[in-house]
Amino acid sequence: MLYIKCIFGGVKKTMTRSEENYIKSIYHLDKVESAMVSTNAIAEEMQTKPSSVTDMVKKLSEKGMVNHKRYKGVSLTEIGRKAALSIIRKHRLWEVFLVEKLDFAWDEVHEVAEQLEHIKSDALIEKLDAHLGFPRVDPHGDPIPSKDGEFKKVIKKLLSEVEIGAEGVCVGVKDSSTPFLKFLDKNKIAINDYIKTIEKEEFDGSLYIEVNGRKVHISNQIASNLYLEIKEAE
Amino acid sequence: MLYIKCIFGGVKKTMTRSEENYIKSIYHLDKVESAMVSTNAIAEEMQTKPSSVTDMVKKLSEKGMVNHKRYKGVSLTEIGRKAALSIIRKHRLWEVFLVEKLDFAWDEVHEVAEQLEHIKSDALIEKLDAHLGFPRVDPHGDPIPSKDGEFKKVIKKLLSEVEIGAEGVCVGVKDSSTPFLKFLDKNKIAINDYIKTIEKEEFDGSLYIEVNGRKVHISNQIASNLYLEIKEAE
DNA sequence: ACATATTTTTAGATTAGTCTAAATATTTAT
DNA sequence: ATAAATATTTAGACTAATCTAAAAATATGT
Repeated sequence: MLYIKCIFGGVKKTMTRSEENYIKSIYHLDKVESAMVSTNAIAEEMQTKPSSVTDMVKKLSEKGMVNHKRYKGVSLTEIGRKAALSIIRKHRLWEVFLVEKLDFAWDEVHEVAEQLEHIKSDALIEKLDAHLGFPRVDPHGDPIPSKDGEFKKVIKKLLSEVEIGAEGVCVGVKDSSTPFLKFLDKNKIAINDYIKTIEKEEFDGSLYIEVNGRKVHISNQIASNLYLEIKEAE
Repeated sequence: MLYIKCIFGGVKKTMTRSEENYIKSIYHLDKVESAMVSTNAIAEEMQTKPSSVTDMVKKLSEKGMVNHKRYKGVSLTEIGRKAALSIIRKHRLWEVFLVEKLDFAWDEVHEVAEQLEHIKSDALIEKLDAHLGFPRVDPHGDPIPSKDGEFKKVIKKLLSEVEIGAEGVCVGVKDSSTPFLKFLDKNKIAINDYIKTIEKEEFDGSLYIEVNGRKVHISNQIASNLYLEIKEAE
């Protein structure tokens, strides 16, 4: 009775690093093709052999993290999904840290974040989240799940397409080429910055905006490569 | 020939987490009693059985990290010592991060730092060091080894005992009781802060100091519980 | 100095995560 | 529908890190 309660209540299972990586892979594959995930696909994603996958899937199934019928593929249980999102949350928060605080380039952070995501400490990740100002998205523009495993539904629009007066958090770039990212860097515009639109120059479509309170003038080309998060009400 | 060069040149051996922990334990034990380190002592420190230690010592010995003669105890080689200091450097830098940036209490950081110290990325640790302003000591006042495995020799004096006009980095506390630490917190005096002595009030020994440019008046009791790093020349 | 106690090592087993090779189930193509 | 191709699982083995129990070396006390 108590046991049942523990499992379905909020008690965390301690997962090994390998288990965590499998769960994460299964989550990502599940997203792409929303059917059952195949053994081979997991093996491919994890860079292991299918037989290793079968073993691990058996283990995860016994732990209640995945559903599995022999020869029929795998899907995450609710517990497994929560676990995956917890790891993804850590990964993405660490990526924000690496880029915003340690000045890594956005395309240099993945490998290190793959290690950092396995650090076990709830206090750490909550304090990190606060330290970073509760960012909505990681440096690639991917949304950061909340503590309890939900994504805030992010509705994003190109800056060039919002009406004047609209404001919101910059949640992504359309063009992720190096020159464009360098431009943003030079002009101190970064993902998760708060942007207000002030005025549009009609004849060339350029925009006067405020980035974290600082006034900036950007061309239409720039504006049409930046995504703004739009609030529900808008 | 090339092989030899590689070993003695700066080529890093990839160490497992367990190997790193053994090397660190041996380093700490070596510090305390500067003779050979015993198998039992390592087992005690690592919370394992002596037979496990024998196995690991054999492995580390083959990798050239420790010297070992059967039944005679263990000592670190130069390579092993460097490896130990590299791990300690990471541990202590992470501790500074946790306390200064994430607001952990100084006595809450050890467990998490034990995990973070094993993250493998040179770029990460150098960028972290810069982000933290190249701290000299960790939140416990222990010195942080440099990148190449040296300690900057820290000569420390109680703030109450330096002559007026002296300045330096606050590198430790004598009293580490909670009330004292709370006091420091409230008065925004922290380890690694830069402190200048301005004037001493003769009749009660209280001190006027500057902490990172901000003027503060502290009693003699406070001054006699804070350590300042004194430059060679002084 | 020698018997006893302690320390260290060896031998053999265990677990997690992986592998290869073989067996079995499912899917696909004719 | 059935043979061939593909996917999945099982069986058995390997490595790293650990353990227990027994053997061997060293240290200690009278």
